[in-house]
Amino acid sequence: MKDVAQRAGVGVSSVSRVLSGNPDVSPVMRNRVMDAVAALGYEKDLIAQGMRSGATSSVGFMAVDIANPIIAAASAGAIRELRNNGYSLLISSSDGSKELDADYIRSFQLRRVEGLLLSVADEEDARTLGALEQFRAALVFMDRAFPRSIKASAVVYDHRSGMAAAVDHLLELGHRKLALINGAPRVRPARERANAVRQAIRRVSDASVVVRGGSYSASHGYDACKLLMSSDSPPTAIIVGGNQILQGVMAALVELGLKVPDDVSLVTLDNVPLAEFISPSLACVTRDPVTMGTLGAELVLELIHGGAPRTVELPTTFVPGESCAAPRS
Amino acid sequence: MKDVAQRAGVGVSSVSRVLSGNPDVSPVMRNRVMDAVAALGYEKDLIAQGMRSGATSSVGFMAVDIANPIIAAASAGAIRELRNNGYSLLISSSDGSKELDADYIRSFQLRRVEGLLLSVADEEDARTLGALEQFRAALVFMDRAFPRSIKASAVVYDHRSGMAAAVDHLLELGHRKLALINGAPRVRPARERANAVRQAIRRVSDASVVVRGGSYSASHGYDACKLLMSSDSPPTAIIVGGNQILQGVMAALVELGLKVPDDVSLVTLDNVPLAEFISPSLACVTRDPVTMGTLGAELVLELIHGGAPRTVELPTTFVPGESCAAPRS
DNA sequence: CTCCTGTCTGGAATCGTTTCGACCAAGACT
DNA sequence: AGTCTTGGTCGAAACGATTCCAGACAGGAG
Repeated sequence: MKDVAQRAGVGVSSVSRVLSGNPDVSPVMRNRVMDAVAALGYEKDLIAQGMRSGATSSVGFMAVDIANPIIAAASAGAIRELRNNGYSLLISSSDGSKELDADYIRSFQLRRVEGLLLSVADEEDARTLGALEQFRAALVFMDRAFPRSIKASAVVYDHRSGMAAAVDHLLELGHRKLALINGAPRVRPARERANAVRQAIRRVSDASVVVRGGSYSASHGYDACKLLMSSDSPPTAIIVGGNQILQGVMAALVELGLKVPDDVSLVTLDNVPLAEFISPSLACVTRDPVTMGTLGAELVLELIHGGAPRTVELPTTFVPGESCAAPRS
Repeated sequence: MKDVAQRAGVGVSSVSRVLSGNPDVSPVMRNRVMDAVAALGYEKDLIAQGMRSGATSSVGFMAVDIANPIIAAASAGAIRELRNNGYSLLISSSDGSKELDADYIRSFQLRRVEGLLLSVADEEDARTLGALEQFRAALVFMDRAFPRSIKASAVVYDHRSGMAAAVDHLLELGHRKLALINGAPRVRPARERANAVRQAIRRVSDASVVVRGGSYSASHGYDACKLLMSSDSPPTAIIVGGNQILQGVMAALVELGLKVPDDVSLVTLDNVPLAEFISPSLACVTRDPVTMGTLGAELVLELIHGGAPRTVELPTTFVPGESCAAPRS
């Protein structure tokens, strides 16, 4: 910048004014500076800019597992939206560790991000909450609940309606004993799904559901499924609360020699690619993950520009499939 | 930092020395500084640090589509490895646009990343190459070829061996007319696969293969498959060069009423989750994407610490499946 | 002709670190 | 006793931008 000023024969402050679009600058000055900039191929140093003005033009993104298709799609949406607004994305993945969650929140702070898109591993972890209380930048939660003391926007899914539709469908087919193999109960989506299923089942007096919480992992799905299906009165339909869990459930069913939907009906979550070629086709509750990312990015930009925090809800929908049939009488 | 110095009654430079582990510091000084740091809850400002020392402790990551499972897995691997070394990851996605590729490379430069993990959309694009020539930081390509004038490390897959094994398998089953529905030819993996298939087919004199290049998209898969299968002498086996392409191919086969493997054998790329439950099970050429990320991160750290550029090759392996059978006589 | 107003402009301070050179006291050597 | 080293410390200059403040200059009014 000093070089530009020298070449143009003007002061550095004038160069800065021209480049930041300050109106107090004469046309002749603007031209001389622009010529020098072009001649030297000068470009602003964003680090120095962030140093002085505090605006780093960057936001953070953290979720449990960036390789999860839902999260990956959301991050892609966020990247696109932020890029269109001149922001960069610092990304990280907690691998399900709440310690890393807390560490990363602090680390984002040290990097002076202007905002943070967040999907923590454990909503109730004290260290995480402490780090969030101290966090001084725009905060947007992705499908997570958080105490009112934390001022933040959020984009959440309406898991209840999708789940309710799934349960209704199963009830109408004649199922009376359902099971939900659920993810980690210390995050919003798992809680919402469990509540929705418990509530929907009350519509029919002799229907019941057993909820098996655990983790978003194949091994949890495998164990829970084996346990459920080998009990005295096994469920006739299983709702699977995650695509990782589904892997384990499918493996367990194969091992047990149980056929879908003849022996047990299945509803899963989040359409997987090529699912339409799996036979029987899997009924599932779907949502649009990309929108979660773009919307999250919009909300964080809104906060950065001084807007008030708000929460936006996205729909989930139940898609029927061949994996659901009437139970064997 | 000034506050810490004041509270400890020492100079700011001493605080800096203590905090950066400089050995020229007495134990008593160290203790006083540490106490003050603890009392004030002080933490280093990484922006200012980067400003002064030029070391931003950040590296960039750019690929064509961050939501692609292969890329997402690689990024997860890179994040983990870099985190363990105190680095953060700036991520972006070119959405297949070479213009964005070039822009982003420059933008990473402005942010003063210390390194860049890169998988460009078009290896031959002039603007991209220009941006790379000017790029002044550690550069690691992910499964891309690049001119020798660019000093960079790379992690690449040995697509040839996996593809050769797949072709051998099909030849042994008796197939003589193969097709490869390939991705964009202006990137390394597509070129390598095409070459490997062409070379492997020569083993049997009366065997032939037709290669259909295009893009990594479902629509390309759909179009190419329809065209191939409705020709005078359609192939008896198709090798599919990407998971997006596979979607289109499958859809086309269903529409044409063709059964796998009865009417046509199929080999695909990169096992998809739940693939084991697709019937018939899909034969495929697989690779380990997470290792590409971790290895890429290791290579970039190596370069940052002054190491010499080098290229590492990762294996691909052919996994047989029910989707391959002898051709109908 | 002087004074004032308003528009541009350049210098200098600032952001929070690191690092260089200077300094000083104390012990080791001639 | 005087000088040299050594270990420890400090102040100040840098990194590259932004912004406040004061000065310059032109033009209009009295």
